[in-house]
Amino acid sequence: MQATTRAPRWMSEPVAAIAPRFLGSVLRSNLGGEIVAVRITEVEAYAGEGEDPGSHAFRGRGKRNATMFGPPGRAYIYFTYGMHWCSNVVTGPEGSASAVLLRAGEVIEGVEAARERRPSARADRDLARGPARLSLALGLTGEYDGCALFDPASPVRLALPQRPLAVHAVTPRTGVGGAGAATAWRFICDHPTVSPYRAAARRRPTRSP
DNA sequence: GATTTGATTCTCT
DNA sequence: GAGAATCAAATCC
Repeated sequence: MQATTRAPRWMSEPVAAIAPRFLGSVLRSNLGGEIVAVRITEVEAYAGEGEDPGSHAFRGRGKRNATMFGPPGRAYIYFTYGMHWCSNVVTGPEGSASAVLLRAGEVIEGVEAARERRPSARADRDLARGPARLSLALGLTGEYDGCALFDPASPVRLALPQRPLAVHAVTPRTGVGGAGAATAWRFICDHPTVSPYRAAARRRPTRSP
């Protein structure tokens, strides 16, 4: 049997339609022999250039989001807030620049290693509860941006579930404001690792004189 | 060239 | 519940 090195065909369908199919998938990193695996329980869909004001790709290709414009099945990992990394799976046909943000999951393998990377996590369910936490628990940084998730030789791999986990709720996306807030593209499972919802934070509500 | 903001998290109150 | 931490890229003039 040939190993699957390419993304399945359905990953080229519209991102909002396929995002729920990532629920229950397992993202596994093998960094220097340390293996951590996370079962995904929360995702968000981000569409491409000109379509989705909440997406990094909305204003076109840039240095940071170049991976989004590549072929599906790659990891798009970006740096934000000066200290955090967030992990996505590129979907859609090459050039469409849509992606699914992996927001939270349950560590099912390598709990010890994940705890070492996330010393501030009080409970195991907090290890990968939130996009930056998930990336940190897996040890993912910009170094792994562009990794082919379906390549057996890749240090970061994604295993798709035979049957996705049931979608418990669909909500607007966390931290996305403006027109992008109108689209309910956040898909969550009924699971304690799902991150708490926060509406788009309004920065500087008071600009004092 | 300077300024602003961000698909966040942690800690303290 | 609020504020700080901290840096790259995008935006504005």
